[in-house]
Amino acid sequence: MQSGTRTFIEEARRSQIVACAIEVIATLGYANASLSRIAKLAKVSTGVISYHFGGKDELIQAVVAEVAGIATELMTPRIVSQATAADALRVYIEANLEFMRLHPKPLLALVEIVTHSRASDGGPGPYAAQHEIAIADLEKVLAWGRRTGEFRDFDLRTMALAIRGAIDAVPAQIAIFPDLDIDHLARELTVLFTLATRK
Amino acid sequence: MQSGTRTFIEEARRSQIVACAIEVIATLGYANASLSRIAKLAKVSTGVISYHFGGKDELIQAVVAEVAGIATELMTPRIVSQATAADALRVYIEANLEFMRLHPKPLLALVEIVTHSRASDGGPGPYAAQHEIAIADLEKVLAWGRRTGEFRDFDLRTMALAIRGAIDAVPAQIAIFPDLDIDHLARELTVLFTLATRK
Amino acid sequence: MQSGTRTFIEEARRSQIVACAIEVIATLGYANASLSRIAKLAKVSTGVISYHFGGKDELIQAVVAEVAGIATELMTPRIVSQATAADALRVYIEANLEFMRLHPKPLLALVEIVTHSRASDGGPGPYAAQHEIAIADLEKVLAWGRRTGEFRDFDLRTMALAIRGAIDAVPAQIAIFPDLDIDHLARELTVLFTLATRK
Amino acid sequence: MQSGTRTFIEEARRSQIVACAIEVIATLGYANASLSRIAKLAKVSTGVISYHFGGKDELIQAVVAEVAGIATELMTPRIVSQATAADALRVYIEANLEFMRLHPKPLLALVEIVTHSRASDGGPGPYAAQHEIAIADLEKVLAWGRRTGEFRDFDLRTMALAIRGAIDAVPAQIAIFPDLDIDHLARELTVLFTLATRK
DNA sequence: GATGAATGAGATTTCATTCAT
DNA sequence: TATGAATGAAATCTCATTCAT
Repeated sequence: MQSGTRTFIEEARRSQIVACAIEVIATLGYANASLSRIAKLAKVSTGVISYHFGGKDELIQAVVAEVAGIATELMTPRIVSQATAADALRVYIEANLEFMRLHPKPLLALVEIVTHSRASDGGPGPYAAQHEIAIADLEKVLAWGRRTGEFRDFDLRTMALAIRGAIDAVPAQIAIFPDLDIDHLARELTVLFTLATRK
Repeated sequence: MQSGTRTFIEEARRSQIVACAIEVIATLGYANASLSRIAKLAKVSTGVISYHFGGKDELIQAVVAEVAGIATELMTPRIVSQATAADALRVYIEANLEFMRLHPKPLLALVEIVTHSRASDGGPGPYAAQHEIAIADLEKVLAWGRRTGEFRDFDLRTMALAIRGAIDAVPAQIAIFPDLDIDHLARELTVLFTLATRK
Repeated sequence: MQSGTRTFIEEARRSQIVACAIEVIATLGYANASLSRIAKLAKVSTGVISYHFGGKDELIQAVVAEVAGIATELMTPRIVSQATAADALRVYIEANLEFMRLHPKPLLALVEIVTHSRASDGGPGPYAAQHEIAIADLEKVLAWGRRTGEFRDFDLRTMALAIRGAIDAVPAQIAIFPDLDIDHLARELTVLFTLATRK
Repeated sequence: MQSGTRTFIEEARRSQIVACAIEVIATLGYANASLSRIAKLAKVSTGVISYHFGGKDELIQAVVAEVAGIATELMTPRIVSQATAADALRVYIEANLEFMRLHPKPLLALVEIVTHSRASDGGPGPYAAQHEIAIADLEKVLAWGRRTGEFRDFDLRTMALAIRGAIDAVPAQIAIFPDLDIDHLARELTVLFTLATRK
């Protein structure tokens, strides 16, 4: 169903449910996020979720789209407005971690979903694509720096995996140590990957 | 029960079941790894698993112990025998990725377990400790380099998280792209973190 | 959940399931009363029971509450309206046995639950409290007679245990000998305990 | 298999297992007394129990026979050696409670079995016969007193049920209140039933 | 649109029993 | 005789989904 075809109420319900799904996934983990628990938090019957989303897969997909959308929206402008690729990479890392600091749950939920989801036959799972998109976006920044000669001659994909790997490890740390100093982490990571990428 | 008190047959069965558990977890993912599927692969009834391991938790614990044991055994000597911390770090990364290349499934299973385990109330889960151990081990190598003056003045834990984050991202990539050139990946990562850590 | 917050249909289902649980427990015994059998008699799936009661414990608790409630409601007014404690004791026994004659299964189920419940570590079990309540209620009647001087100087608790022991032995007899003359039994027991308690 | 055809070792094993079964039943309750737990306490494999007893039913039967045998052996002489039926009844109660005080577990186990056992179709269960025997034995004492004119004109079976019901309620009380003053209980019960039976 | 009710599958665990050694 | 290993059934519980109202 296209977004344009939905009524205002329909959209409101969807948003509410997605928000509760984020809360539950971030709090209890992807494996413990059943429709019952999400419905209970939303003070809604489980049937509503199936009604609005067709099924759990679609709800999760909506969560991914929502969070990725917000994240992209918030972060992309800051990144692409930088004058140099090195600045863009630095801001990429800072923006990701700032987002975690400001809205830890959406990003924690997103990482939970993206890293945990697997099809029942073991295949990549329906949300692996999102991860691939994130990697690809990051590769673009790195390719920019390579093109301009700011960055040394590294493998784009490997570097992108390492950067995302480091960033994606953070939410789990936050879950364990809620008082984690994220700004400190951001500074350390920017220095780390600046040194790792510069010529 | 101590290992010494177990029969030869008991040990054989346990090993077989652990091997099947690794296979299933690596292939289908932690969330899809039910006792039924593990038992089916092992061509035994599910009761056998409870008989030999008491329960699922203990089986998973056995998998963790097995793989972590092998990995430590194979990697630690190579790492500690290095003359410099920089070499040790390089070998740490190389050894991890070589292990993935030689035995992709055990390490994929281990990473699945360690990163996915969460208590039903959302708490850290019983295997988070293993991750903490891995981080701590890595911190020791980094601390060594800091002590000898080989490494620059970075935050030990952040650097350890980044390195493990990058390494832990690899199994998922292998699952999606089985033909991944792991040696290439290893070379890139060693260069990356050498530049990131050196003075 | 308060009774008032439940739907009419919800209440009907609960009542039906409780009734089936009583039937099964009374007919097959507490140990043989599985959710499957109760569900089968109710012609619903086992999940329905968990849905309405959360779990087996809660269902059993509901049975206890239901039967104890009915029994108390039917018997207490008759007992307390007596002029003397001796009459009250006589009516206590008569009312209990009449209840057994009119509704043998609920009381048989109650006695099965109350006398058979044990925690898995051998502890008193969650329904032992109900037995204690029954004993305490009986002790009150006995204390009344002691206060008024109608009764001799016996130990309250021992007498209460003996009376309840005698009454609680009846359902099992009914199960074995369905044609048991309960009125005859009631007359004999009232005489017995009248002689045992009077001054 | 007749007792006479069993070897000494065979008998020793059976006794040991029966003793452990008593311990487990008395401690954990009939419902929680699995062969595994009995075997574990006996430091023996579960197969041994099936080997020596054919199955669980036969083991329980052996427990019943053993305890009932001991109890009868210890109590019957004391009872029948009394000069009057009133004394015999008094000694019957005293002997039962003294047995509980000296060897609480065997009798607790016996009562657990006799009162809890039910066939899977809800029928009387294979050990109800033992209860019937106990009732019948008690009826003989009561009949004696009726014959001699010591006792009033009560219904034999009802009185027997009441007495056994009172006695059988004691083990459960001991389980809940281990410090119960059994001698006190015995004195109270003998007075109670003396008054209830005398002319 | 929304709800509560119900289903049926699947998960883990425990149990009595059997069997090869 | 005895053991440890294995089975298969049964039990409880949870889940995603469907459906009548």
